[in-house]
Amino acid sequence: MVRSADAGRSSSERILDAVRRVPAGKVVSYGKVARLAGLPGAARQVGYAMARLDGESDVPWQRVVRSDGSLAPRGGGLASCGMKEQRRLLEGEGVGFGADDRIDLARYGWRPEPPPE
DNA sequence: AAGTTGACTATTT
DNA sequence: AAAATAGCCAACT
Repeated sequence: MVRSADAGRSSSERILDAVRRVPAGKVVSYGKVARLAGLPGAARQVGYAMARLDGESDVPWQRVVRSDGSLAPRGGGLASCGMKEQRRLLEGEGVGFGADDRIDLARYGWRPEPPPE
């Protein structure tokens, strides 16, 4: 029988797949990714999936930011470790940061289906 | 096997 | 406005 393309895939893999859909120059919040992955409300799971990502993965984890447009400080000691890199990469894709180190979601927030104006 | 942790978000105080 | 609380689900110990 036909099964959805995600059948058999773990939720985490669906999350990664959703992040892969994010175009460069745009950012998406964890909750949004969770929703796209089919796990509404599981924003934490999205972050967890990113945390265990490998540098070899083709997943643009940097395009995933917090709901308020700020970057996510990796909870542990070497916090800013990946965070600074994240900002640099986003700026390299054309994403601008505000004076509060925040991204303007109204401008760079990616929409799965951007409605024509 | 059971309990704790965690790159989150939205609600309430 | 900022801080605390609850809800989420998988991985880790």
